[in-house]
Amino acid sequence: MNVNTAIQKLKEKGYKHTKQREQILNILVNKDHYIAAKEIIERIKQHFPNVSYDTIYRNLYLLTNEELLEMTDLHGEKHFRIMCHSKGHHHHLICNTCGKTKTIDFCPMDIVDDKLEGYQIDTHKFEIYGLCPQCL
Amino acid sequence: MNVNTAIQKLKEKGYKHTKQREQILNILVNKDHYIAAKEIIERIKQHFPNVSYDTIYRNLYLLTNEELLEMTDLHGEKHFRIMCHSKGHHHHLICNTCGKTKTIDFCPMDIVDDKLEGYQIDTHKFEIYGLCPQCL
DNA sequence: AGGTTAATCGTAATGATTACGAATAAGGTA
DNA sequence: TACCTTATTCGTAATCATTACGATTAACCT
Repeated sequence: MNVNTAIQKLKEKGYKHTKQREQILNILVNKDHYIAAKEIIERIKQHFPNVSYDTIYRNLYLLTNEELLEMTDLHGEKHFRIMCHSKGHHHHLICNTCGKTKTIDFCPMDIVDDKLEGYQIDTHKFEIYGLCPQCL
Repeated sequence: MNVNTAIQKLKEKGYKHTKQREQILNILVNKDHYIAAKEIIERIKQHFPNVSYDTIYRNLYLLTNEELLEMTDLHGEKHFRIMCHSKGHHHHLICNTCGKTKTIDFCPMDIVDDKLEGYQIDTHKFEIYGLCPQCL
């Protein structure tokens, strides 16, 4: 997934191509790390000093809804990374220090055989936290 | 786990027996639900109108550290429930509406066989979200 | 009953996120 | 190119859960 492809997908849905939105994608593309919203804001401000919180959060959520980004909560703050499409639905091992992710090649929902009758299952979350080789 | 047992455990560690702390336990004991900190505060205020946030959050974290409570983030807010000791380490199916939990009888970490060499694994999170029979 | 120390209260600060009206810019069309 | 429509941004303030801390109080030991 590169920036131009992402922008093309958005255009097909009627979303406009803005410099700020492109810059968010530029920051996240080609990275296998989760990055805090706060850090994304700082990085965007280097290019657009007057960018507003509204713009960044709105775009982060828009891109997440369009499945161009993945979002997760790490120690109470929202973090984002570019969607890795290669393997479809998947889970991550996430480095507590740098946010680097390693894809986990299985989903526990394929194995759960508890009696969940009577419940409606909507979503699930499975994440492993630790330290990556570089941060060790 | 009843309130007296919990208080006894705390006493052995040098923690004092306070009415506010006991009330927090009273609210959570015998419930298989996650309850938001906000709701716990409201309930405590019915008995102690002048209770401070400091007292409640400090106690919730203390009780969590002492493994008398379990804590999780649900839609960005901290929720707590009494620890269910019966099965040791376990995971939950959590109702999005009422916070009711159903214990899941397996842990995905027992099955992960991805090559995680080079990584140090600290913790993990596995939760299923949905609707319980009562809320359906 | 006195002394030590944990615990609470009262209140304010923090900090991430959300909200919104006015202004601007993107993209299509004539 | 000029115009028009609408999404998008900016500027700024509000919200809201959580955290912080000095002064006071209450638990508990002897």
